Amino acid sequence: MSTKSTAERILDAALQLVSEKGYTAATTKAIADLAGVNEVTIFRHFGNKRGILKAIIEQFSYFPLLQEEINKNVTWELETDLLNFSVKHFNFLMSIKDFVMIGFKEAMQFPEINEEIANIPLHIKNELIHYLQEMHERGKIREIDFEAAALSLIAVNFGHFISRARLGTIVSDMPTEILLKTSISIFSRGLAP
Amino acid sequence: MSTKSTAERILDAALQLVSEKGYTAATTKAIADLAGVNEVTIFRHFGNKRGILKAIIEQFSYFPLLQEEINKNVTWELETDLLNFSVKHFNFLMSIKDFVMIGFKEAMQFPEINEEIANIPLHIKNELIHYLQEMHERGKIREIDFEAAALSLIAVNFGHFISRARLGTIVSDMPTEILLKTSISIFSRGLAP
DNA sequence: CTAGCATGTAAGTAATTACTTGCATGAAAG
DNA sequence: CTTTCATGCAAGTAATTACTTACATGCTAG
Repeated sequence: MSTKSTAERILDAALQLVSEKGYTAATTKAIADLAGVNEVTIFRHFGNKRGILKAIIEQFSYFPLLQEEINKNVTWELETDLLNFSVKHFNFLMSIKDFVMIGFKEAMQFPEINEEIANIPLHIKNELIHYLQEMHERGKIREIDFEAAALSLIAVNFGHFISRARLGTIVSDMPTEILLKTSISIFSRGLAP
Repeated sequence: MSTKSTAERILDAALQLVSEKGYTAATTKAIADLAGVNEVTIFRHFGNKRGILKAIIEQFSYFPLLQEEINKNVTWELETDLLNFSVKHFNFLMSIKDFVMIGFKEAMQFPEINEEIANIPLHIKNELIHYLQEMHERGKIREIDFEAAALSLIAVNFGHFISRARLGTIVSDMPTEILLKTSISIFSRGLAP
């Protein structure tokens, strides 16, 4: 027996199926079967099918951003800090992978998802800009467009994440750690004065 | 009147609708309406609904990769070449944006799409590795893991592409040119000896 | 023990969807 | 002019889907 509540099991099943097949193709019957509950139970809990997705979106909108986590452990040593951020960012994206995938598939039917997902890079961008500015003032990085630099770093991490999450090792079987490490090595050297 | 053939109009409509809503939610009736043809015409041309997607996939599998284009205009001046590549790569992705989006949504139902899409970074990676090796031999870049470096560059471009294609200017309204230029500035400086 | 609450079961309904068939029409080609 | 071919139109079908209603069952709290 699962220790999770009925509602949780339904949400888990829906998250999985919708992220795999998309909202329309994930039928309420299939969700009920995977959750191990009767189909009517879904409607008693969430009213209608959209209600399931709304609950999932709410669940993730309270998801703790990695924001605070990033600011911890700042050493003001460029490569160390950036690698630390990069690994955390990557792992964070992996932890909400299914939700990100739903975001890709259901942006039209559920615009709220897109907003929720867009918030992530937006917040991270601002944190990074702050960090880079401070580092510049400390004379540790050269004069550069901080926003563009922040966006670049986010883009690398996101690119690696998508590649791994969607294509696995087809493009490269290189361990993620080495990939991130090399990326950050290049990136931090590119920022150095 | 459109100058395109009936089959082409159907494929265009299907590409648009499936990339927006996903395969299941894009009904044959909606595709027919958008294409301005009768629903039966779809089945006469493509047999069944899957036939439409198969035709779309075939269409894109003959799509000229940007591979040859990249090798043109090589100046063996690092930043110039990488920026040139980056812009071409980005524009290429934008030109097949709808197809990429379908790839994200229908990987489960149509595994062929994923293979087709994975081929793109795979080919580009090999081209880039070659270029970086040659540049290393010419003493223009430092000793580094060339595969990881190539993957990093591809990841940045892909990240920027996804950000623009999916989120528009929500994350940043910075012009794409400046974004790419700064990214390449950092990246090429990070590779320099 | 009992009252309430969550869930299962059974049955059904209205709408939608992919797909078929038969026939009419109009344009192009021989 | 006539045949052929692509398409439109009308009607229908079997399956699926989201969702409802009514009733039975079992667990838990008072």
